[in-house]
Amino acid sequence: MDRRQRKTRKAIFNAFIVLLSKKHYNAITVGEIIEEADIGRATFYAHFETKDFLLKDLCAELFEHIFGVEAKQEEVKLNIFNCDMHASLFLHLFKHIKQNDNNICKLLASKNNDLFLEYFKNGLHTVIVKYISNFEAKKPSIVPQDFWIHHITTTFIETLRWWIENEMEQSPETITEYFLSLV
Amino acid sequence: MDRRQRKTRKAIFNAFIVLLSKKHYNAITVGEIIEEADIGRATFYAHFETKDFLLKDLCAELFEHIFGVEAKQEEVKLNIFNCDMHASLFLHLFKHIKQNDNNICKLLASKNNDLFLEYFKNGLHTVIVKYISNFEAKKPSIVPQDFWIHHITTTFIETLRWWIENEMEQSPETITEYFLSLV
DNA sequence: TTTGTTATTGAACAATATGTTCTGTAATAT
DNA sequence: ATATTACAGAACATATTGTTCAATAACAAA
Repeated sequence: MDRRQRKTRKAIFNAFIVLLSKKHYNAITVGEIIEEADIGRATFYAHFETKDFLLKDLCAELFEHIFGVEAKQEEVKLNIFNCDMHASLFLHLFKHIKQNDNNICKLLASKNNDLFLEYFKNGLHTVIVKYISNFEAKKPSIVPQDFWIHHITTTFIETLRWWIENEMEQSPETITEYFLSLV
Repeated sequence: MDRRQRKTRKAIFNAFIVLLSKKHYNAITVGEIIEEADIGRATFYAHFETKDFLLKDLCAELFEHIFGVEAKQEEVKLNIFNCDMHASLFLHLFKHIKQNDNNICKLLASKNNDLFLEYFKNGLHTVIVKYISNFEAKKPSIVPQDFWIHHITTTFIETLRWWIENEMEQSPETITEYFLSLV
């Protein structure tokens, strides 16, 4: 990819995240993104069809970073935590999110972010399906499998939300304990 | 309130719900609401400052109907279900929502509805706080009280969402069983 | 360095949406 | 019956969207 394209794309993503941490997704205009990113109007539309596609692409990058990379690191970590593998996965996710190197928190805390939440749930869902066997034992016998997976996924996200609302006072280890005690 | 005002208000609410079941909240314009409700432009703005306030007022009415009335009926129902009071509360909510007399389902299933979700959570939260003592026994000892309440609230909502996504195939009794087995 | 390609700029543009203001008319309450 | 209030509908200024185009700058490869 052309260096200019990379620069522009990055500038737009950064501007978008800055604005998302200030105001609702709905309230953000393309004009504001352009001004914040300091690029031309036509340039924005050369990169993204609409604001929704911008969010979609931003999520794709973030989640590839989180879930893609995590999945690989997980393979390695298995050697260390092989006694309690699924615990280490979630602990790792919580730690990764706490260090906030890619603005997940801002997006999770922002309003009108359910498009983002949808993408986040999809990524998480894939990971959880991979490790569902570790949760079989705890599943109440009467509930269907997909209901149980849905529950684990949303409980993780809502745990995360609660954590962020509480300014992440608790350690990732504590939050992981909380989360695992629920499912 | 003037009869004309009531009529207009109702027409706007109905039009809004019809549109919400067809397309995303973000994609709905005031112009469309006006056309669907068959009222004048100035009339809309005499009633609602913005689209967001319209949603807010709509939610207030719906939840007053659900949680307000439910809370009172609950007092009565206690006589019938007094052996398992909290179970009857949630069963009652699921039943009420299934009969869909006030379009909660359309709103829960619609996209870009997190403003609605926020109001729904608030209403539900209040009800659950009232009955939290019934869940104390099941609370894992390590988690804080407000975390536990947050979890019950969101689990209810996500159970509801899963149910709606599955076209509500299960009976309210079954869903209540599922829900209670989680918390 | 030179050359052909490609991204960016900035302005201009039509189309659409928002929210306000106004006047005449009709419904309402007492 | 009368004074009050809500409504219709048009006109309006303003803001946002998404497109187009010609000029310019940055790029990759020779």
